[in-house]
Amino acid sequence: MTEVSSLDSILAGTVTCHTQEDLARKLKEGRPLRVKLGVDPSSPDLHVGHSVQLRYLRRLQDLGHLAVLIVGDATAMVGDPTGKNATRPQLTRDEVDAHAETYLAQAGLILDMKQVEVVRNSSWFDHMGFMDAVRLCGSMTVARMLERDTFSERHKAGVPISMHEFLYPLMQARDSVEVRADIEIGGTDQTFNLLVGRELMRDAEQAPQVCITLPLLPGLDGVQKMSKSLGNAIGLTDPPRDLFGKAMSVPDALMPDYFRLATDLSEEEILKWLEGSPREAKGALALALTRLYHGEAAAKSASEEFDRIFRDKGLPDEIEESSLPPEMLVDGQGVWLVKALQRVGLVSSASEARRLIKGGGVRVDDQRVSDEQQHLAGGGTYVIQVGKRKFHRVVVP
RNA sequence: GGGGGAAUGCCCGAGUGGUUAAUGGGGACGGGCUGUAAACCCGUUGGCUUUGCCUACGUAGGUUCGAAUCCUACUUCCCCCA
Repeated sequence: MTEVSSLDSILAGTVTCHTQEDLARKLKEGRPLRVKLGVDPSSPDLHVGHSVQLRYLRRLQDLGHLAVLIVGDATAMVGDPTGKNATRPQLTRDEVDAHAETYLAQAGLILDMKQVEVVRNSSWFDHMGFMDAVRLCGSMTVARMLERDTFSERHKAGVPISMHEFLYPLMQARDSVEVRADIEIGGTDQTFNLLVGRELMRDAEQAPQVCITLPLLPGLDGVQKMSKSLGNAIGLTDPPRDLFGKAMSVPDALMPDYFRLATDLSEEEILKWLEGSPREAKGALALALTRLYHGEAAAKSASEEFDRIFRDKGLPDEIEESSLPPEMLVDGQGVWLVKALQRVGLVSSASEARRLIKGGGVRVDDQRVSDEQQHLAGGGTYVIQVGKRKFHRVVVP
Protein backbone atom coordinates (compact mmCIF):
# COMPACT_ATOMS: atom_id res chain seq x y z
CA MET A 1 0.00 0.00 0.00
CA THR A 2 1.26 3.43 -0.79
CA GLU A 3 0.90 5.77 2.10
CA VAL A 4 -0.69 8.65 0.21
CA SER A 5 -3.48 6.69 -1.38
CA SER A 6 -4.10 4.95 1.90
CA LEU A 7 -4.50 8.20 3.81
CA ASP A 8 -7.15 9.40 1.39
CA SER A 9 -8.94 6.13 1.21
CA ILE A 10 -8.97 5.84 4.97
CA LEU A 11 -10.43 9.30 5.38
CA ALA A 12 -13.11 8.84 2.75
CA GLY A 13 -16.55 8.73 4.32
CA THR A 14 -15.38 9.72 7.77
CA VAL A 15 -16.54 12.72 9.77
CA THR A 16 -13.50 13.52 11.87
CA CYS A 17 -10.01 12.16 12.38
CA HIS A 18 -7.86 12.89 15.42
CA THR A 19 -5.26 13.39 14.20
CA GLN A 20 -4.32 13.13 10.57
CA GLU A 21 -0.67 13.66 11.50
CA ASP A 22 -0.73 10.59 13.73
CA LEU A 23 -2.48 8.63 11.01
CA ALA A 24 0.10 9.62 8.40
CA ARG A 25 2.89 8.64 10.79
CA LYS A 26 1.37 5.23 11.43
CA LEU A 27 0.82 4.58 7.74
CA LYS A 28 4.40 5.41 7.04
CA GLU A 29 5.42 2.44 9.17
CA GLY A 30 4.05 0.31 6.37
CA ARG A 31 2.51 -2.39 8.57
CA PRO A 32 -1.13 -3.45 8.86
CA LEU A 33 -2.80 -1.21 11.41
CA ARG A 34 -4.90 -2.53 14.26
CA VAL A 35 -8.31 -0.97 13.85
CA LYS A 36 -10.46 -1.25 16.93
CA LEU A 37 -14.23 -1.27 17.01
CA GLY A 38 -16.04 -1.86 20.24
CA VAL A 39 -19.42 -3.50 20.11
CA ASP A 40 -21.69 -3.37 23.05
CA PRO A 41 -23.63 -6.63 23.23
CA SER A 42 -26.60 -5.01 24.90
CA SER A 43 -29.10 -6.42 22.41
CA PRO A 44 -28.93 -9.62 20.39
CA ASP A 45 -29.03 -8.17 16.90
CA LEU A 46 -26.99 -5.82 14.79
CA HIS A 47 -28.83 -3.30 12.67
CA VAL A 48 -28.17 -1.16 9.65
CA GLY A 49 -26.81 1.57 11.92
CA HIS A 50 -24.02 -0.77 12.98
CA SER A 51 -23.43 -1.65 9.36
CA VAL A 52 -22.10 1.84 8.69
CA GLN A 53 -19.20 1.15 10.99
CA LEU A 54 -18.77 -2.45 9.97
CA ARG A 55 -18.77 -1.57 6.31
CA TYR A 56 -16.12 1.05 6.92
CA LEU A 57 -14.11 -1.45 8.87
CA ARG A 58 -14.43 -3.91 6.02
CA ARG A 59 -12.99 -1.31 3.69
CA LEU A 60 -9.96 -0.95 5.91
CA GLN A 61 -9.59 -4.70 5.97
CA ASP A 62 -9.58 -4.67 2.20
CA LEU A 63 -6.77 -2.11 2.39
CA GLY A 64 -4.80 -4.64 4.35
CA HIS A 65 -5.50 -3.66 7.92
CA LEU A 66 -6.63 -5.80 10.82
CA ALA A 67 -10.01 -5.44 12.48
CA VAL A 68 -9.91 -5.75 16.23
CA LEU A 69 -13.38 -6.32 17.51
CA ILE A 70 -13.90 -5.77 21.17
CA VAL A 71 -16.93 -7.51 22.51
CA GLY A 72 -17.78 -5.23 25.36
CA ASP A 73 -19.11 -7.88 27.65
CA ALA A 74 -17.69 -6.15 30.70
CA THR A 75 -18.67 -2.67 29.57
CA ALA A 76 -22.15 -3.89 28.66
CA MET A 77 -22.70 -4.56 32.29
CA VAL A 78 -22.03 -0.90 32.94
CA GLY A 79 -23.92 0.52 29.98
CA ASP A 80 -22.78 3.34 27.75
CA PRO A 81 -24.31 6.56 29.03
CA THR A 82 -23.88 8.24 25.63
CA GLY A 83 -27.13 9.70 24.41
CA LYS A 84 -29.06 8.13 27.22
CA ASN A 85 -31.32 10.17 29.40
CA ALA A 86 -31.53 7.47 31.98
CA THR A 87 -29.32 4.90 33.61
CA ARG A 88 -29.26 1.73 31.59
CA PRO A 89 -30.35 -1.51 33.07
CA GLN A 90 -27.36 -3.66 33.82
CA LEU A 91 -27.19 -6.92 31.95
CA THR A 92 -26.40 -10.28 33.40
CA ARG A 93 -23.40 -12.25 32.28
CA ASP A 94 -25.62 -14.83 30.61
CA GLU A 95 -27.48 -12.29 28.53
CA VAL A 96 -24.23 -10.71 27.44
CA ASP A 97 -22.79 -14.08 26.44
CA ALA A 98 -25.77 -14.91 24.30
CA HIS A 99 -25.66 -11.52 22.60
CA ALA A 100 -21.95 -11.71 21.95
CA GLU A 101 -22.45 -14.92 20.05
CA THR A 102 -25.11 -13.62 17.69
CA TYR A 103 -23.18 -10.39 17.21
CA LEU A 104 -20.15 -12.14 15.88
CA ALA A 105 -22.18 -14.28 13.54
CA GLN A 106 -23.90 -11.18 12.22
CA ALA A 107 -20.69 -9.17 11.93
CA GLY A 108 -19.53 -11.95 9.62
CA LEU A 109 -22.13 -10.80 7.12
CA ILE A 110 -20.00 -7.74 6.52
CA LEU A 111 -16.49 -8.30 7.78
CA ASP A 112 -13.86 -10.62 6.46
CA MET A 113 -13.71 -12.81 9.52
CA LYS A 114 -10.30 -14.14 8.55
CA GLN A 115 -8.86 -10.71 9.22
CA VAL A 116 -10.49 -10.18 12.57
CA GLU A 117 -9.18 -10.42 16.04
CA VAL A 118 -11.97 -10.80 18.55
CA VAL A 119 -11.47 -10.09 22.22
CA ARG A 120 -13.85 -9.80 25.08
CA ASN A 121 -12.97 -7.02 27.40
CA SER A 122 -13.94 -9.13 30.38
CA SER A 123 -10.68 -10.94 29.71
CA TRP A 124 -8.84 -8.08 31.38
CA PHE A 125 -11.53 -6.41 33.44
CA ASP A 126 -12.36 -9.62 35.24
CA HIS A 127 -8.85 -9.73 36.59
CA MET A 128 -8.54 -6.14 37.61
CA GLY A 129 -8.81 -5.46 41.29
CA PHE A 130 -10.62 -2.64 42.95
CA MET A 131 -7.40 -0.70 43.38
CA ASP A 132 -6.76 -0.96 39.65
CA ALA A 133 -10.14 0.60 39.08
CA VAL A 134 -9.31 3.35 41.52
CA ARG A 135 -6.12 4.04 39.62
CA LEU A 136 -8.08 4.13 36.37
CA CYS A 137 -10.43 6.72 37.84
CA GLY A 138 -7.44 8.81 38.78
CA SER A 139 -6.77 9.52 35.12
CA MET A 140 -9.97 11.49 34.65
CA THR A 141 -11.36 14.54 36.39
CA VAL A 142 -14.93 15.17 37.42
CA ALA A 143 -14.90 18.49 35.60
CA ARG A 144 -14.06 16.80 32.32
CA MET A 145 -16.75 14.21 32.76
CA LEU A 146 -19.31 16.86 33.55
CA GLU A 147 -18.34 18.76 30.42
CA ARG A 148 -19.92 16.04 28.38
CA ASP A 149 -23.29 17.15 27.15
CA THR A 150 -24.86 13.82 27.95
CA PHE A 151 -23.93 14.16 31.60
CA SER A 152 -24.39 17.88 31.97
CA GLU A 153 -27.85 17.73 30.46
CA ARG A 154 -28.91 14.96 32.74
CA HIS A 155 -27.38 16.68 35.70
CA LYS A 156 -29.15 19.95 34.93
CA ALA A 157 -32.44 18.17 34.38
CA GLY A 158 -32.09 16.49 37.74
CA VAL A 159 -31.86 13.03 36.21
CA PRO A 160 -29.73 10.78 38.37
CA ILE A 161 -26.29 9.75 37.20
CA SER A 162 -24.75 6.74 38.84
CA MET A 163 -21.09 6.66 39.76
CA HIS A 164 -20.42 3.66 37.60
CA GLU A 165 -21.54 5.49 34.50
CA PHE A 166 -18.44 7.63 34.77
CA LEU A 167 -16.45 4.46 34.42
CA TYR A 168 -17.66 3.64 30.93
CA PRO A 169 -15.42 5.96 28.92
CA LEU A 170 -12.47 4.91 31.04
CA MET A 171 -13.13 1.25 30.43
CA GLN A 172 -13.49 1.78 26.72
CA ALA A 173 -10.24 3.71 26.77
CA ARG A 174 -8.57 0.97 28.74
CA ASP A 175 -9.53 -1.47 26.01
CA SER A 176 -7.45 0.55 23.59
CA VAL A 177 -4.42 0.18 25.81
CA GLU A 178 -4.96 -3.55 26.15
CA VAL A 179 -5.22 -4.20 22.44
CA ARG A 180 -2.67 -1.55 21.46
CA ALA A 181 -5.06 -0.01 18.97
CA ASP A 182 -3.67 2.05 16.12
CA ILE A 183 -7.05 3.39 15.15
CA GLU A 184 -10.38 3.31 16.90
CA ILE A 185 -13.54 3.97 14.97
CA GLY A 186 -16.99 4.86 16.22
CA GLY A 187 -20.04 7.01 15.55
CA THR A 188 -19.77 10.75 16.03
CA ASP A 189 -21.46 10.37 19.39
CA GLN A 190 -18.42 8.40 20.51
CA THR A 191 -15.95 11.25 20.11
CA PHE A 192 -15.39 11.76 23.80
CA ASN A 193 -15.00 8.08 24.56
CA LEU A 194 -12.55 7.67 21.71
CA LEU A 195 -10.45 10.61 22.77
CA VAL A 196 -10.11 9.34 26.33
CA GLY A 197 -8.40 6.36 24.74
CA ARG A 198 -5.65 8.63 23.45
CA GLU A 199 -4.97 9.91 26.93
CA LEU A 200 -4.80 6.54 28.58
CA MET A 201 -2.52 5.29 25.87
CA ARG A 202 -0.18 8.20 26.38
CA ASP A 203 -0.21 7.49 30.12
CA ALA A 204 0.73 3.91 29.29
CA GLU A 205 3.51 5.20 27.07
CA GLN A 206 1.93 3.92 23.91
CA ALA A 207 1.50 5.90 20.73
CA PRO A 208 -2.03 7.32 20.98
CA GLN A 209 -4.63 5.80 18.76
CA VAL A 210 -6.08 7.69 15.84
CA CYS A 211 -9.76 8.39 16.50
CA ILE A 212 -12.00 8.24 13.48
CA THR A 213 -15.67 9.09 13.70
CA LEU A 214 -18.28 8.00 11.21
CA PRO A 215 -21.70 9.45 10.43
CA LEU A 216 -24.63 8.23 12.46
CA LEU A 217 -27.51 6.79 10.55
CA PRO A 218 -30.86 8.16 11.72
CA GLY A 219 -33.52 5.59 12.49
CA LEU A 220 -36.79 5.03 10.70
CA ASP A 221 -38.45 7.78 12.72
CA GLY A 222 -36.06 10.17 11.01
CA VAL A 223 -35.20 11.79 14.30
CA GLN A 224 -33.19 9.67 16.65
CA LYS A 225 -30.17 7.56 15.92
CA MET A 226 -30.97 4.04 14.91
CA SER A 227 -31.37 1.89 17.93
CA LYS A 228 -33.13 -1.31 18.60
CA SER A 229 -34.51 -0.13 21.89
CA LEU A 230 -36.12 2.88 20.22
CA GLY A 231 -37.83 0.56 17.78
CA ASN A 232 -36.56 2.49 14.78
CA ALA A 233 -34.01 -0.01 13.54
CA ILE A 234 -33.66 -2.24 10.52
CA GLY A 235 -32.03 -5.47 11.67
CA LEU A 236 -29.37 -7.10 9.52
CA THR A 237 -31.03 -10.43 10.05
CA ASP A 238 -34.55 -9.23 9.45
CA PRO A 239 -36.19 -11.49 6.86
CA PRO A 240 -36.07 -10.04 3.33
CA ARG A 241 -39.71 -9.03 3.45
CA ASP A 242 -39.23 -7.01 6.64
CA LEU A 243 -35.94 -5.55 5.56
CA PHE A 244 -37.45 -4.39 2.30
CA GLY A 245 -40.59 -3.09 3.95
CA LYS A 246 -38.73 -1.17 6.60
CA ALA A 247 -36.47 0.35 3.98
CA MET A 248 -39.56 1.49 2.10
CA SER A 249 -40.77 3.34 5.16
CA VAL A 250 -37.60 5.41 5.48
CA PRO A 251 -38.60 9.08 5.32
CA ASP A 252 -37.81 10.58 1.91
CA ALA A 253 -35.52 13.16 3.40
CA LEU A 254 -33.26 10.41 4.68
CA MET A 255 -32.85 8.59 1.40
CA PRO A 256 -29.49 10.20 0.58
CA ASP A 257 -28.11 9.14 3.97
CA TYR A 258 -29.37 5.62 3.64
CA PHE A 259 -28.14 5.28 0.08
CA ARG A 260 -24.68 6.51 0.88
CA LEU A 261 -24.17 5.00 4.31
CA ALA A 262 -25.92 1.70 4.00
CA THR A 263 -25.78 0.50 0.41
CA ASP A 264 -23.00 -0.23 -2.04
CA LEU A 265 -24.43 1.79 -4.91
CA SER A 266 -22.04 4.19 -6.59
CA GLU A 267 -22.43 7.92 -6.22
CA GLU A 268 -23.55 8.21 -9.87
CA GLU A 269 -26.26 5.63 -9.40
CA ILE A 270 -27.41 7.28 -6.21
CA LEU A 271 -27.66 10.70 -7.84
CA LYS A 272 -29.54 9.20 -10.74
CA TRP A 273 -32.12 7.69 -8.41
CA LEU A 274 -32.43 10.77 -6.26
CA GLU A 275 -33.20 12.91 -9.28
CA GLY A 276 -36.01 10.66 -10.39
CA SER A 277 -39.26 9.66 -8.79
CA PRO A 278 -39.02 9.28 -5.03
CA ARG A 279 -41.03 6.09 -5.18
CA GLU A 280 -38.60 4.56 -7.67
CA ALA A 281 -35.64 5.73 -5.62
CA LYS A 282 -37.09 4.21 -2.48
CA GLY A 283 -37.58 0.94 -4.27
CA ALA A 284 -33.98 0.99 -5.47
CA LEU A 285 -32.82 1.74 -1.96
CA ALA A 286 -34.81 -1.08 -0.45
CA LEU A 287 -33.63 -3.46 -3.14
CA ALA A 288 -29.98 -2.53 -2.71
CA LEU A 289 -30.19 -2.88 1.04
CA THR A 290 -31.98 -6.20 0.97
CA ARG A 291 -29.57 -7.57 -1.63
CA LEU A 292 -26.67 -6.86 0.66
CA TYR A 293 -27.86 -9.27 3.30
CA HIS A 294 -30.03 -11.73 1.43
CA GLY A 295 -28.70 -11.78 -2.12
CA GLU A 296 -30.15 -10.76 -5.43
CA ALA A 297 -32.88 -13.37 -5.75
CA ALA A 298 -34.36 -12.88 -2.30
CA ALA A 299 -34.27 -9.12 -2.71
CA LYS A 300 -36.08 -9.31 -6.03
CA SER A 301 -38.82 -11.47 -4.68
CA ALA A 302 -39.19 -9.27 -1.62
CA SER A 303 -39.62 -6.35 -3.96
CA GLU A 304 -42.24 -8.14 -6.03
CA GLU A 305 -44.06 -9.30 -2.98
CA PHE A 306 -44.07 -5.79 -1.61
CA ASP A 307 -45.75 -4.46 -4.72
CA ARG A 308 -48.24 -7.23 -4.64
CA ILE A 309 -49.25 -6.67 -1.03
CA PHE A 310 -49.23 -2.93 -0.83
CA ARG A 311 -49.79 -1.73 -4.37
CA ASP A 312 -52.13 -4.45 -5.54
CA LYS A 313 -53.47 -5.24 -2.07
CA GLY A 314 -52.75 -8.92 -2.56
CA LEU A 315 -51.47 -11.61 -0.27
CA PRO A 316 -47.89 -12.40 0.68
CA ASP A 317 -46.11 -15.49 -0.70
CA GLU A 318 -46.13 -17.29 2.55
CA ILE A 319 -48.71 -16.87 5.21
CA GLU A 320 -48.23 -18.39 8.57
CA GLU A 321 -50.86 -20.99 9.16
CA SER A 322 -52.27 -22.55 12.27
CA SER A 323 -55.05 -24.90 13.15
CA LEU A 324 -57.30 -23.95 15.97
CA PRO A 325 -57.98 -26.56 18.62
CA PRO A 326 -61.49 -28.04 18.73
CA GLU A 327 -62.10 -26.72 22.23
CA MET A 328 -62.27 -23.21 20.79
CA LEU A 329 -65.44 -24.12 18.91
CA VAL A 330 -68.54 -22.60 20.38
CA ASP A 331 -71.52 -24.90 19.81
CA GLY A 332 -72.67 -24.53 16.27
CA GLN A 333 -71.16 -21.08 15.74
CA GLY A 334 -67.57 -21.88 15.01
CA VAL A 335 -64.71 -19.98 16.61
CA TRP A 336 -65.10 -16.45 17.87
CA LEU A 337 -62.90 -14.23 15.70
CA VAL A 338 -61.69 -12.25 18.70
CA LYS A 339 -60.35 -15.41 20.29
CA ALA A 340 -58.83 -16.62 17.04
CA LEU A 341 -56.94 -13.34 16.61
CA GLN A 342 -55.62 -13.63 20.11
CA ARG A 343 -54.74 -17.29 19.73
CA VAL A 344 -52.56 -16.80 16.65
CA GLY A 345 -50.80 -13.80 18.16
CA LEU A 346 -52.15 -11.15 15.83
CA VAL A 347 -53.33 -9.21 18.87
CA SER A 348 -52.20 -9.28 22.46
CA SER A 349 -55.57 -9.16 24.16
CA ALA A 350 -59.21 -9.74 23.42
CA SER A 351 -59.88 -6.10 24.16
CA GLU A 352 -57.37 -5.09 21.52
CA ALA A 353 -59.08 -7.37 19.02
CA ARG A 354 -62.44 -5.78 19.77
CA ARG A 355 -60.98 -2.32 19.37
CA LEU A 356 -59.42 -3.17 16.04
CA ILE A 357 -62.66 -4.64 14.76
CA LYS A 358 -64.52 -1.54 15.86
CA GLY A 359 -61.95 0.59 14.07
CA GLY A 360 -62.26 -1.37 10.85
CA GLY A 361 -58.78 -2.85 11.00
CA VAL A 362 -59.65 -6.51 10.72
CA ARG A 363 -60.41 -8.47 7.55
CA VAL A 364 -61.37 -12.07 6.99
CA ASP A 365 -60.79 -13.31 3.46
CA ASP A 366 -60.43 -9.68 2.43
CA GLN A 367 -63.84 -8.72 3.83
CA ARG A 368 -63.79 -6.06 6.49
CA VAL A 369 -65.33 -7.26 9.74
CA SER A 370 -67.60 -4.90 11.61
CA ASP A 371 -69.26 -7.23 14.08
CA GLU A 372 -67.30 -7.95 17.23
CA GLN A 373 -69.25 -11.14 17.65
CA GLN A 374 -68.25 -12.50 14.25
CA HIS A 375 -67.44 -16.20 14.33
CA LEU A 376 -65.47 -18.32 11.91
CA ALA A 377 -67.65 -21.23 10.89
CA GLY A 378 -66.30 -24.69 11.58
CA GLY A 379 -64.65 -26.73 8.86
CA GLY A 380 -63.23 -23.78 6.97
CA THR A 381 -59.91 -22.09 6.33
CA TYR A 382 -59.67 -18.33 6.51
CA VAL A 383 -57.05 -15.67 5.92
CA ILE A 384 -57.37 -13.13 8.67
CA GLN A 385 -55.63 -9.81 8.35
CA VAL A 386 -54.91 -7.09 10.87
CA GLY A 387 -53.98 -3.74 9.45
CA LYS A 388 -52.15 -3.71 6.16
CA ARG A 389 -49.42 -6.15 6.82
CA LYS A 390 -50.28 -8.79 9.34
CA PHE A 391 -51.71 -11.95 7.89
CA HIS A 392 -52.49 -15.36 9.27
CA ARG A 393 -54.25 -18.36 7.84
CA VAL A 394 -56.36 -20.27 10.30
CA VAL A 395 -57.88 -23.66 9.92
CA VAL A 396 -61.05 -24.05 11.90
CA PRO A 397 -61.87 -27.64 12.85
C1' G B 1 -26.16 14.26 59.18
C1' G B 2 -30.21 18.43 58.91
C1' G B 3 -34.20 20.70 56.08
C1' G B 4 -37.51 20.91 51.84
C1' G B 5 -39.97 18.61 47.54
C1' A B 6 -41.57 14.51 44.43
C1' A B 7 -43.43 9.43 42.90
C1' U B 8 -49.99 9.19 38.11
C1' G B 9 -51.32 5.03 32.29
C1' C B 10 -45.71 3.33 26.84
C1' C B 11 -43.33 8.53 27.84
C1' C B 12 -44.08 13.62 29.51
C1' G B 13 -47.60 15.70 32.44
C1' A B 14 -52.72 17.74 34.71
C1' G B 15 -55.74 16.41 38.70
C1' U B 16 -55.43 17.62 45.40
C1' G B 17 -62.07 13.68 49.30
C1' G B 18 -67.67 12.45 45.78
C1' U B 19 -70.39 11.82 37.81
C1' U B 20 -65.53 9.28 34.86
C1' A B 21 -60.01 3.97 33.49
C1' A B 22 -58.44 9.64 35.32
C1' U B 23 -57.64 16.66 31.26
C1' G B 24 -53.76 17.65 27.71
C1' G B 25 -49.42 16.54 24.66
C1' G B 26 -46.01 12.94 22.48
C1' G B 27 -45.48 8.08 20.78
C1' A B 28 -47.83 3.75 19.04
C1' C B 29 -51.74 1.27 16.58
C1' G B 30 -56.24 1.24 13.26
C1' G B 31 -59.14 3.95 9.36
C1' G B 32 -59.18 7.82 5.17
C1' C B 33 -55.83 10.12 1.42
C1' U B 34 -51.16 7.98 -0.58
C1' G B 35 -45.72 6.11 -2.76
C1' U B 36 -46.15 1.11 3.96
C1' A B 37 -42.64 8.70 2.52
C1' A B 38 -44.21 13.59 4.26
C1' A B 39 -48.42 16.59 5.40
C1' C B 40 -53.48 16.38 6.73
C1' C B 41 -58.33 14.39 8.74
C1' C B 42 -60.87 10.65 11.97
C1' G B 43 -60.70 6.83 15.69
C1' U B 44 -58.30 3.78 19.50
C1' U B 45 -54.60 3.45 23.32
C1' G B 46 -55.65 -1.47 31.44
C1' G B 47 -58.05 -6.44 31.38
C1' C B 48 -62.37 -9.66 30.87
C1' U B 49 -67.15 -14.29 29.60
C1' U B 50 -67.98 -5.99 27.55
C1' U B 51 -75.43 -2.67 27.79
C1' G B 52 -71.87 -5.25 32.85
C1' C B 53 -67.67 -6.77 35.87
C1' C B 54 -62.59 -6.55 37.63
C1' U B 55 -57.76 -4.21 38.29
C1' A B 56 -55.28 0.53 38.37
C1' C B 57 -52.49 6.76 40.29
C1' G B 58 -44.42 4.10 44.19
C1' U B 59 -45.26 -0.21 48.38
C1' A B 60 -48.03 -1.69 52.85
C1' G B 61 -51.53 -0.38 56.21
C1' G B 62 -55.26 3.28 58.20
C1' U B 63 -59.33 7.28 58.39
C1' U B 64 -64.06 7.72 55.57
C1' C B 65 -70.56 6.04 53.27
C1' G B 66 -66.66 7.31 49.57
C1' A B 67 -59.46 8.42 48.40
C1' A B 68 -54.96 9.28 42.99
C1' U B 69 -56.43 13.11 46.46
C1' C B 70 -56.28 12.92 54.05
C1' C B 71 -53.04 10.04 57.95
C1' U B 72 -48.88 6.48 59.26
C1' A B 73 -44.76 3.57 57.95
C1' C B 74 -41.61 1.96 54.16
C1' U B 75 -39.01 2.37 49.31
C1' U B 76 -36.92 5.35 45.56
C1' C B 77 -35.57 10.00 43.46
C1' C B 78 -34.57 15.37 43.33
C1' C B 79 -33.06 20.08 45.58
C1' C B 80 -30.76 23.08 49.49
C1' C B 81 -27.49 23.18 53.77
C1' A B 82 -23.37 20.48 56.16
